Amino acid sequence: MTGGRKRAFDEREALQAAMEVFWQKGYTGASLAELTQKMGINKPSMYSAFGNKEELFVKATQLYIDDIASVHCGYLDEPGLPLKSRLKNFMMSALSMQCGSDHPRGCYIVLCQSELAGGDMPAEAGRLLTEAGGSSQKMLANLFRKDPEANGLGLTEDAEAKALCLATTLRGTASMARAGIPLLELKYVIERSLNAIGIPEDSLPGPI
Amino acid sequence: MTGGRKRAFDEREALQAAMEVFWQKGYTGASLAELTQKMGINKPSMYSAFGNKEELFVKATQLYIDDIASVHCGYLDEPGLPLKSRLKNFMMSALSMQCGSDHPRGCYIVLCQSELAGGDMPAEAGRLLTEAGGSSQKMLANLFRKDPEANGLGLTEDAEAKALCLATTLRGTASMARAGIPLLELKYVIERSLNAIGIPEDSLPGPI
DNA sequence: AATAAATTATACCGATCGGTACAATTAGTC
DNA sequence: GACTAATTGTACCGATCGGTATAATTTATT
Repeated sequence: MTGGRKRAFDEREALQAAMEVFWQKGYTGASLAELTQKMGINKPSMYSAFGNKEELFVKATQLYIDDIASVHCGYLDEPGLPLKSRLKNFMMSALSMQCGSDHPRGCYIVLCQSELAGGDMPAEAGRLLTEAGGSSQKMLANLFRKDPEANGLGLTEDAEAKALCLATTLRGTASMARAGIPLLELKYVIERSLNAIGIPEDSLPGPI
Repeated sequence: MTGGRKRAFDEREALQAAMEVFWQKGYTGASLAELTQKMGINKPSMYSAFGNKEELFVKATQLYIDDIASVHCGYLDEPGLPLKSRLKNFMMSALSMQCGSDHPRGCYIVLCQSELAGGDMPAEAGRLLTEAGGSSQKMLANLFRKDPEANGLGLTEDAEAKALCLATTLRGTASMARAGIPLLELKYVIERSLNAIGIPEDSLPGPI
């Protein structure tokens, strides 16, 4: 183990900065000049640490999935809460992120996956986006099929379709949030979309 | 009136081709090389006929609004049909376009407005997208406030919020359609979203 | 102190970006 | 046919794109 000059930047902080640039501009819209500037490093440092633009994007996307998006899914399995509360917490957690003020509005995955259809996205990045884009519906459908409370709420039949309803609502709110619609107005949309698949309104407390 | 060489291309056809490129790639993602190639003309012809890339985009966007999007709104005022049928026809008309196979999937406005938040969009193009992006909610809210049948369906109260529900659903289906979800699955989402604001299911015929 | 390995900063690469100058071509008017 | 006006094709402009070669700087080991 022979030495060498130490890295003057934190890899995770740099990746987080890159994630926010992609979140705001998308893949092709994010230039290396802006990326490296916001990351606080120069291009050779980026290339030695992350490979190239595509690999940087894949790692930034994975960071978004692991550190941001997966938090919402955690609410779905929170022990001790009725299913309808878990569902509302999940939806409101996602919505709160979409409307957050310390990062770009909307959803990273929704934004970048819409770019994917343009055809100018590298292959591996596209696969990751496609998989991530479908994961929330999959998780919800699995919950509707397996959760002990699901049958009582009528969610077991047409589980896939009802999961698609909620996933579609979240894509809609992501687009609306990006367009500037405030959280309070979108909260109403979330509540109605839960009603639409048979979840009644109630006044249960939620952590959001 | 002195003569000159005649234009060898049809301005409307060229603009329609440009619209489809923007529909697939967005504003910054659409290069002049691809635009002029799909339009069947070369760059000087484009610049003399349309001005520059931004003006071309504005005109293409206006063409989309006038020739594609406004068709759906026409269903809202179709005489002789009950309000709930008009609403369903409106929603299904939009969805059918989002899933159409002779043009890019999704919604031109939703795609390009998501680019707007990135900050690399010219000013006038941004204003047009913002206005167009909010028009469907405005039309629906106005309908819910004014239509004679609206009060009987309970749509007069919270008219703005319920209009936002439907507009958000259409943004969600636009994103899902672009990701490849088939029309049949999204039709279920539309029906549920209508239920969510108090429109009951029925078997009324619709032209879609 | 000398050496080797890693990171840094700068300057550059070919390709493509939006946009244009210029000359050849095609038309109507006289 | 001569003249003028408009469109066409080609070739080019400076700027920026993603990516890299090179050399200076910083560290650990000997």
